[in-house]
Amino acid sequence: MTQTAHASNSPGKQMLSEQVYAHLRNAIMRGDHAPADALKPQDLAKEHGVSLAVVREALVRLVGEGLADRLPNRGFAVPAFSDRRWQEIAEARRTIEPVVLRMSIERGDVDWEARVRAAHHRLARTPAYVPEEGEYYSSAWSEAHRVFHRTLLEGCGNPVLLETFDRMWTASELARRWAAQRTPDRDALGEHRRLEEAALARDADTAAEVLAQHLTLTAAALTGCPHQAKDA
Amino acid sequence: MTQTAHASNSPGKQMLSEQVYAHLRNAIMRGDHAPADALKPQDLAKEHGVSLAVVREALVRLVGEGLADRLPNRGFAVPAFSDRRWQEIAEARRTIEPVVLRMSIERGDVDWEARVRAAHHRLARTPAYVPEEGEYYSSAWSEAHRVFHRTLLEGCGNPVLLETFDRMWTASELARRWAAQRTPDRDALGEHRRLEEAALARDADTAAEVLAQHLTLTAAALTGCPHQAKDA
DNA sequence: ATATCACGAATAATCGATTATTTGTCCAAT
DNA sequence: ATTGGACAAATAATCGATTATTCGTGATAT
Repeated sequence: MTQTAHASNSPGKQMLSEQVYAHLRNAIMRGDHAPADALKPQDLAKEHGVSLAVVREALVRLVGEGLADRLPNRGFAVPAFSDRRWQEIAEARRTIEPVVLRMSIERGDVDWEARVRAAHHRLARTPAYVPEEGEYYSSAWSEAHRVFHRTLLEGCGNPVLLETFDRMWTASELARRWAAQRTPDRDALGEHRRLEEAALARDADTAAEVLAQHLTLTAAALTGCPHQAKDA
Repeated sequence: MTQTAHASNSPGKQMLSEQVYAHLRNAIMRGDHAPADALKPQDLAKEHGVSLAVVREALVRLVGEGLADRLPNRGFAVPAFSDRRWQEIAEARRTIEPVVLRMSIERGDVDWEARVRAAHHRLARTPAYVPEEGEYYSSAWSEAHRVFHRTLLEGCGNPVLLETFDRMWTASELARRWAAQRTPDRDALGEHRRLEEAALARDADTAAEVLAQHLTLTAAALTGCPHQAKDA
């Protein structure tokens, strides 16, 4: 089939490995594969109608991002997060994000303020659950949630710090996917609103405090859940 | 030549891609390739006596680590750090590392103290420059330097935070490789000693302050140097 | 009955060759 | 002289097949 895999749309001129990478990434984040499941290049190659090389490249990239494990000579697998691992990620976020938030609040300009408002508005108006998408957060809400948190930090103006946030967020969401049950007793709405208010009021102390609290609650909500694997 | 590339030693039973990856990584960090130089899979494959696939895998991993750039359909290249990029990395380190150091000082146990002492001893006794290795820091000193800084933070006990440190250190060293001239007017010895003392005295405030200062001086020493590329 | 080893299927890792894209060059047209 | 376009390398991306390793199975020896 060579290169002609873009049967339908017009701009579809991407590297195959990129497409497969994006697809696999979504699948893993969405939980299509169970933790510790093997990711067999052959099967994936067949599914996507591509050669081993492109699947392999996608998998190697995933490993670099922490979205797949590599067992030398034994292939690739979906990472099996332990409870400990999850706590470590949460702690790292609690350690770093409040500091970056302070920097963001100190430096953010009017454009940043506007984007924070916009992101919060979208988040507040997006339903966290929809019946069609199973028992988990809707993908629209998850994305709005990510964008809100990221936007809050973007005022810092430092891409390196934002990359760090991105990495930790990804790890966090992956762990959450296999841990989080609905926790209806959680006032996420209110927490986000207070976060927005403090940020826009340039109240760095309060904002950092609320964020730390927010992350602590998130961590607490996810301990001792099913699907947990033993530590490596 | 198939697999039989391990002609000499006994345990040498690693994936080819791993070997090539390690080799390439060292070469880039050592500055064997100039910034923005193309990393041509074909040439590299010939040099290492392997196929394109393994070189490609190594390059993809490097890209994930920020040690190579990828230009879609135009191959791989050594990253060309701009002055701005360097400043961003330095700022990120100043933002994060003091916080982690505080955590480390609060939590580190006796074993950690011992390892800090050992790491500092090794660093202090390793010559920063040797005539044989050109005008740059000796590789032994660079490694001792990394180990000292990392050991200082390892008391925090959080692998996620340490991974973050590792990433930033790598980026930092790569940028430094192309920026740093010898700065003989820099009292690195003294700074490291004060860092060790404050850490072992469990004086988190002083230690964090000294570290921030240390990183600020490092950043200042590297601005406006040659080899700089324009911003992307 | 249990442990050990040979064998074979499954799959990981690598290779050599093919297809696509970019890039440089030469020539014609303005 | 400069712009635009056809061609021809060079090289990136992908493929299909080959080699190597692991893992399960069953025969054999204790």
